[in-house]
Amino acid sequence: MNKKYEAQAIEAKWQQKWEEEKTFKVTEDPDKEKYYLLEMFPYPSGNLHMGHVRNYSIGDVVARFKRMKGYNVLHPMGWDSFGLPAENAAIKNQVHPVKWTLSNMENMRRQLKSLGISYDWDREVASCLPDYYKFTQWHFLQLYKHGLAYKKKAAVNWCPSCKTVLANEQVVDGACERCHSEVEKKNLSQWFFKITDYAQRLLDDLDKLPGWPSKVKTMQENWIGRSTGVEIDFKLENSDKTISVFTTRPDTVYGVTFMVFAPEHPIVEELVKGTEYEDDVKAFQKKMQSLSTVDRTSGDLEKEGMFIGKYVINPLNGDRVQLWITNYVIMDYGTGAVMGVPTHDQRDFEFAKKYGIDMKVVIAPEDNPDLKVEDMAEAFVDEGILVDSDRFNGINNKKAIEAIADYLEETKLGRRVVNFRLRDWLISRQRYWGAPIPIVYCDHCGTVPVPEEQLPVLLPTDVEFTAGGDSPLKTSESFMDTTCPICGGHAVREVDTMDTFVCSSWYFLRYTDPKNAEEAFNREVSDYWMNVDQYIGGVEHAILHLMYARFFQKVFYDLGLSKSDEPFRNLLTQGMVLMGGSKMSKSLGNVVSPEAIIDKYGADTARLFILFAAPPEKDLEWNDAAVEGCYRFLNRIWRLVLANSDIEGDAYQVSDLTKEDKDVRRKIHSTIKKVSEDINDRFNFNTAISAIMELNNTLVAYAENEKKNNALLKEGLEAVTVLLSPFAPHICEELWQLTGHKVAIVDSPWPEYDKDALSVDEVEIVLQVNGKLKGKVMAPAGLDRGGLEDFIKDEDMFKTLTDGKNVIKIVCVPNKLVNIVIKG
RNA sequence: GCGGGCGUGGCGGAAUUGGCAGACGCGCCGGAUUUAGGAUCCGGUGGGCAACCGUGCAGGUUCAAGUCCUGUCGCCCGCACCA
Repeated sequence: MNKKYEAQAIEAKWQQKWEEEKTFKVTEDPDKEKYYLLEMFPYPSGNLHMGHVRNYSIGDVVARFKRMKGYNVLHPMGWDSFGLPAENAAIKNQVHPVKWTLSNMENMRRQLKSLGISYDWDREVASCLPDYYKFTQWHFLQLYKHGLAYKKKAAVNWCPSCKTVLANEQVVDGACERCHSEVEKKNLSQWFFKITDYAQRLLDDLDKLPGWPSKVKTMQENWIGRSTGVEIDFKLENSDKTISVFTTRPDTVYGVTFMVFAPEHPIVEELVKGTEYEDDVKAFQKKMQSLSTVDRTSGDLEKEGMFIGKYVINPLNGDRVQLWITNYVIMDYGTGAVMGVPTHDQRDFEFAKKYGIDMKVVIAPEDNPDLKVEDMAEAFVDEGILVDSDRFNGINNKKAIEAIADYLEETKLGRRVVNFRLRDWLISRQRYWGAPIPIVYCDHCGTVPVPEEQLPVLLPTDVEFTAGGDSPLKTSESFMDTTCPICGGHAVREVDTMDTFVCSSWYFLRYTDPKNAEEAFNREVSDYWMNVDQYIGGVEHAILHLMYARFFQKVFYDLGLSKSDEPFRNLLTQGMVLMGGSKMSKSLGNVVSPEAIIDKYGADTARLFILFAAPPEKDLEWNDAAVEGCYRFLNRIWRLVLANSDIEGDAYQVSDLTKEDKDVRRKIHSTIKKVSEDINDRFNFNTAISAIMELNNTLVAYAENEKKNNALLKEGLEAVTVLLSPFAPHICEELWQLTGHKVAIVDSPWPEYDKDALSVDEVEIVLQVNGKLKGKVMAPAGLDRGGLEDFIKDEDMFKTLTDGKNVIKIVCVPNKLVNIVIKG
């Protein structure tokens, strides 16, 4: 057969067939082992980029492979379709966000289909549609009901450009992670989810996730930031009040010479009220407030502070301790107050030096028991022995941490506590394009949750998109004015919408039961599919999305909605697609459009390149010439298979095969083994593809062989086509059909390798002298150590190499190598 | 500062358990075919004339090290005045 490889025509043909026949539609089937494969759903920005192509190509190889392996594969796709860009587009172009979003979805759906990814499109979800966000709101109500959603006034992160508050996780280096504007602090009343209640479990259960990259687990660990220490109560001088501080170093407590508060600590105002310090303190607070978050939290910031005129008493030694305020203490960690031990903490050291505060050594190095303050150029923070610490003198400081903690608990002067860096999740957004928070404020009854049967709280359409700082929902009278579900009196609606990360924290469960109008997801159905067996996406979601989704899943588990307390069993974080060493971006002008590549070479080439150029978790450099190379490879396969499409021969007897035939047969079966293992165990698609290329090279040569065995060649051609099909599904399906197969490749079983075909009669033995390669010798396969040594001693090459030499030792590794150790 | 990762030809990368370094592909060189170009096919391609030398650098363990250990340099990522 002589036919040109026309990628676009072939791809359109098979994509249409898959769509019409709903090839990838799945339903729960208790008789089949399920496999839930999920790629992170995209934000419908308008166009697919190469990062998407990479993400979904990786997923599709696994999905198609598992399907051929006989699994009941759930492979869904949808849209994370609430969010700011839609609203910005609305302001800029006077298009309603829903219109903008839906048309983007349509375009990207078309682009995804042109890649030939094996999705069950009947399960498509879009988080911006009422049938979805109805349940996002329902989840909010469950959290509210169980005390996990609450409203409080707090200093929150405000992005002046996006005109909304941000969660801590969305602030990167003091700037908005979206638009990179400097984030301001604002005192606002906002809704939070109590993720801190789950801090310990979110931390502990990372151990349940051996299939996650340790990098991601470490990042989450750091973000949760558990630290153990003690809270110590210091009595305020001439008062009944006590002030508690958190410390991880109770062993230094005898060295406390001052105490510092965060400037915004509420007690400060109380302490200085009516004193000579009041005005200065207020000025200092104002100055700190005007600092941006970036400057405020930067480690290089000059330490500043002031004495506020009061003292506390050290509960252990009765020392009188000055009270200060400073810029280096953070209000929302620990108690917002810190004990100052300049000799054994570098920050306190710098602060005390600057302001001339007393210092007192309480830990000395073992080799210098008389350490003097005057000799110190920096704080002594290494291990040492306690001095000047009363009953604890002479104890190693590591042991003293426990001893002093015990003593504090016995005397009720303090207690062991655990602190987390993790803060509650701020979910209010002063924006339109999100799920409305289902809460009303009644003139009489106060904060009232919307009854479940009244969901969804629909987004109104009569809204003005003049971004002002308040939610645009406030401009809709029809939305705002409502009645109280309890008393029927006048009430107004909550005008903030939810952070879009709320929507994406449960979408993987919705896929299991996407059409359910009564429930977010049916327990029985979702239990069949959960957990997600393999989740694939960018590492940029390591903290935000992956932490929030874990939190939600744990809540669902606790509320009896799901059997699982972790959502994603295995996680693969793919690398970025780079061009010229940096991430493809419009501003850098280094974007390669997937559509252009598909138009030029076809989807199979695009997929093949992106999978071949680098292992999935590494960054990938785009290379036009290498794309061309992949296209050439597909053409070579095409020509090879079609050139031999009419060969005769159905079966062969292994005993009839020549040595050369057997080598080809071994190559076929070792390739089946390698490709299967590379896909299934290691996600090493690049080496799987290179193995297929090798097999192709072998078969090209074998096809030219006059004495070839036709049935064997046919076996090889079928193997190469099937093995390549998860990577380049369209061309393989076409070749399969052109070579007379009635059942499509997608419905064919994945091949099993024949163990016997891998066996060899003879092996090449590497001959080394003192570890250096000297030559190679053929030997019978399967010789043990002794047998190999006997065999090699009869070889001429051995005799030449050892002639007249002092042979100390011969190391034999069966089937591999012989190393002759020679001295002198 | 703390935590994690990575350094291999001109390039992307391979070497799965300590056992032939550089698979596969790109690029490059030469040849065939072609009026020419493209496409295709064949051969070559780490360095060195060679002995040999080669996986960031310096040591170590081992019969044998890209792989293990110690130190060091460089790059990337995460967290960071978190008490």
